[in-house]
Amino acid sequence: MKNNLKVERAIHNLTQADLAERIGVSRQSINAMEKNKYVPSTVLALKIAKLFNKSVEDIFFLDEND
Amino acid sequence: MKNNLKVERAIHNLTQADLAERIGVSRQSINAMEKNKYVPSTVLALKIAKLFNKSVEDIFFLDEND
DNA sequence: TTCAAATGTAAAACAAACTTTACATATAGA
DNA sequence: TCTATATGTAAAGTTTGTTTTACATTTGAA
Repeated sequence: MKNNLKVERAIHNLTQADLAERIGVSRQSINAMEKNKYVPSTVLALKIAKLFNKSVEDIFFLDEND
Repeated sequence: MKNNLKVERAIHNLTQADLAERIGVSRQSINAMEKNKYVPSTVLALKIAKLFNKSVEDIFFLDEND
């Protein structure tokens, strides 16, 4: 799975730490998500999408590995 | 988090085992999701939404615990 | 009522998410 | 250049997702 997190953060002018705080996870979790180190839970995806006023599908994408 | 899985399965006339096979997880995982025993990964949510031609938000909902 | 299919559930094991701490590197502004 | 802020990364530990096996219960159709 891939994602748009870095772009969305840029649009909203948020640091990784800002985003982490807003959705209630550690900064390292955000960093790892952006670097595709792991797949977040659906709760996190929903919270992030909500924060950015987009759908989950606008931010997270299935790829050939999925 | 809550979900609509049971309804969507009914609409598409799929058993838990059918759905499990379609998205590549065990039947117990589907059952546990429906019973809100755990939160699936974003990959699973995306796959399920895609299968049902809906958005993740149409099927999975944040609740007061999130 | 009987039988098969579907669902619920549970325990053990393993994999993956996520946290905490800690440090290194990059970047930009004073 | 110096410093503060942001990002990358790593190891160890905890929690949670997910599988496998196995069995009990429900449901519906013959």
